[in-house]
Amino acid sequence: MDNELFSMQADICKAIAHPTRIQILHLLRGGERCVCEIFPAMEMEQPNVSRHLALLKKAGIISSRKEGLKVIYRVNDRRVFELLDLITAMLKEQIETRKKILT
Amino acid sequence: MDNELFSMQADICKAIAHPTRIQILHLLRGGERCVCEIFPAMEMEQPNVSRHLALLKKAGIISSRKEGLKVIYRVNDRRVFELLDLITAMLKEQIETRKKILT
DNA sequence: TTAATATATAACTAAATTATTATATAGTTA
DNA sequence: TAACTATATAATAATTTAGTTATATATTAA
Repeated sequence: MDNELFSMQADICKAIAHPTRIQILHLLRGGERCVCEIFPAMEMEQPNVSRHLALLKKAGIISSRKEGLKVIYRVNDRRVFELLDLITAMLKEQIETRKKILT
Repeated sequence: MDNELFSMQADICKAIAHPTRIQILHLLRGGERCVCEIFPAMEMEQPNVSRHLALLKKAGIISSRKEGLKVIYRVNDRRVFELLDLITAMLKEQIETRKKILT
């Protein structure tokens, strides 16, 4: 049944659908990053960032490995960046459309 | 500031992130559709579907026009389908990865 | 103008998501 | 082993989202 697909697609989308998590992905775009680099870069409480990281991980979008005390996260599939770029392109198109309406 | 971009990206993503709304987009993939075609195709209450349509419209993902009593919806930017296809590709990759782990 | 039809909105309840604070765990160093 | 550091988890409260039922609006037809 397609319904199961829609549900799985929604789960991926939901996992991404938060400004904090999108910012995390943005930080991981340049390669893997330690939690100790991630949360100071975004002016958020550490437990809050940890929870968002756990959520992205549960959705299979990122993975982690330990290195001593540190935990290092990375994106599993770089297509997630294509996805974010597509959204940006859609947003730009929306602006263009509104511009035209106002002429 | 990038934060505003992350927020806007999240808003688009959130609007898509629901099985019902993904199913609606799926139905609109073949072209515009009347509400009277949409909600019977998905075995849902009409007011519920209307609310999801309104949400997608508010996010700028779909638009509508009236034709007599009927209201016909269409997707504004077909890139939303590329986006859904990307998510499907990511899901397939996830399955492949798990497969390999189990060998 | 009244009745009928298609769709949208309101009001309400239930469920899910988020941020915060406190605390727990795992690994390291003294 | 004790103290320390980095990260994760738990508990809670606040907010948001979703589904349902009832009702409102807009358009057409009688």
